[in-house]
Amino acid sequence: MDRSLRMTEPSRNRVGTTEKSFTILELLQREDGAGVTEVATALGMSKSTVHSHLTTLVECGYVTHHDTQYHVSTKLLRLGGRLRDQSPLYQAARIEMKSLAAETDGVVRLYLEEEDDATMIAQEGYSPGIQERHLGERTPLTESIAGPVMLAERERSGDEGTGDDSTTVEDATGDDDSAADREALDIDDDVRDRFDRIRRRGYAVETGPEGSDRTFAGALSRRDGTVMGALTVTVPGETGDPLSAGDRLLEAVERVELSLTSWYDSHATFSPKHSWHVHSN
Amino acid sequence: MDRSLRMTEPSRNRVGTTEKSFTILELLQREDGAGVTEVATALGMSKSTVHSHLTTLVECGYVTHHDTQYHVSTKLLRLGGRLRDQSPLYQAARIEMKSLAAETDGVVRLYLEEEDDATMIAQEGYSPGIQERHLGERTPLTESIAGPVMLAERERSGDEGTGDDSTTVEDATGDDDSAADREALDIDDDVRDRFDRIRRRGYAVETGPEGSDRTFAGALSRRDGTVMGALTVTVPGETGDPLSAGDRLLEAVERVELSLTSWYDSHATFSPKHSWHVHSN
DNA sequence: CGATCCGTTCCGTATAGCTGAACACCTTCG
DNA sequence: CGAAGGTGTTCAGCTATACGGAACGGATCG
Repeated sequence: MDRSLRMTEPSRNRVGTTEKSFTILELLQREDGAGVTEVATALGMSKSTVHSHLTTLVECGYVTHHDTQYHVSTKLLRLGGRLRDQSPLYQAARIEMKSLAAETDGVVRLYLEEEDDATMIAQEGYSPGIQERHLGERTPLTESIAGPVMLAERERSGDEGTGDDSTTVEDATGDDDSAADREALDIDDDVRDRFDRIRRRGYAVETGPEGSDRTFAGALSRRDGTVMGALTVTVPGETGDPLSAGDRLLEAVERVELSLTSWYDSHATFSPKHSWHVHSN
Repeated sequence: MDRSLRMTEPSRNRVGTTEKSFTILELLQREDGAGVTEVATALGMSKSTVHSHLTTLVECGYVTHHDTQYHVSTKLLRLGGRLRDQSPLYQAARIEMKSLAAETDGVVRLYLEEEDDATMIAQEGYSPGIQERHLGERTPLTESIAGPVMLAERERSGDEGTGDDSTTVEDATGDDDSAADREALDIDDDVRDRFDRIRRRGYAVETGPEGSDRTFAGALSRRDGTVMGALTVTVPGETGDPLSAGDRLLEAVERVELSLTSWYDSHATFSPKHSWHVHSN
């Protein structure tokens, strides 16, 4: 309509070469390995260019070069793993994740909140029937139970939250509580009711298709109210009574939050450099 | 000494820009976040250059930009996670990892063999006292029990293995079986004896410092003898009798290998494109 | 033995990344 | 209050450098 759209972002950003390398890397990831010409034709680049980028990536250790195929190496996993292991949220949660998974015999997952998205950064336990979730998978806060729990918890301590989430409730219309196509006004009330329920109970429940499994989710927040992430436990079908799983989750959440705040109290003396994702203001 | 050394590798490789970007990324990873000038002074680059690279990395989603600090994002974890989840070794092992961890109440780890290194790609269970291992951590095959197990298994099916490992036994002198400072000749015999023991028993045992914990390791290989990785279970101090953990590991190894070969039988019909790390010859 | 694939190398060229200086902004300190 | 020093950001020019096309080895297939 108006001329506010500039196609392909004229990109006064710089460094298109790096962007190109990452595009190649992501293609290798998607295609699960590829050859030079395959990449060149797929991305519309010349073979020599692709070759240069690939050899560079190999020398940097991010790509392996067996025979005629290039694959992404495990270096990405290592970097991402170190990032995860350093995060205080993971440090505080892993013991509880283990015991929670053992006692409920379910799948426990840890989500990290970043910029209106929830990222799964750790998983403990495994059951073939449970819905698959990939490590590092990033979903909007309005989807898949772990997000709404964080949104509901955000509202509790005022609306300032991160600062730009004055429309948190309205944004959450995308939840799939089998009520995807109601009228907008009803949805707002419905979502608000749901959030109230979550806040009152401390956790949220989501039943899988045909009651195959149940997922309990609780938000992990610091003492000052800032939401850091969420803890989730999914129990298959008719294992034990589901209520105890919810109570057990609450215990775990409290213990993780306790460990988290104590971590911050000990490490925040002279906050080292960036106080770990705490958007200070 | 001789002129075979060319300083800094004149690099007829190409694409130094990409190399620069990755250097910045790795610095951000190590320093756990940094600012523009911090990176510039650390790497000896101008501020504007660093700024360009950082904005590009942010736009690509690999770096987040809060306040004045740049951090690596979870995108690396996502890419690495997908790489892991796609690997048949992980697919075949995760069920057994879960049950093995539950039954032994120990920490189960899965290692992937790649180019004379062992990379830890998955972990199930957690215990605070157990030796830390980071996701994606890459150690030489001569270290830390998981490697030697694979080396011993390699020898079984002839020496051709990957092709360039004619010195596998001699390279394994770095094992820490509390005999780090013996004479070279003895070590060779010692290592050979150790390999024989491993092959006879099917798994290897490593006792932690002061008997704090025990680690059992077994190699995972295909039916044709090619070693794919290793499975490891670490049990704390005096939990149960250690022998049953070893036996339980053997069961798990067999089941994983079974699942692995069946996977290859079903997917290798018209080998899709690269037959997944099987160095075909 | 051509015919086709593949990956790799080479080189000229113009593009695009690098630099240093100037800018805006914020604390802090004199 | 206004220098002083610390950020991150922008701009314009120069030159290094990434790009592309063509030519080169090496397989594999008919």
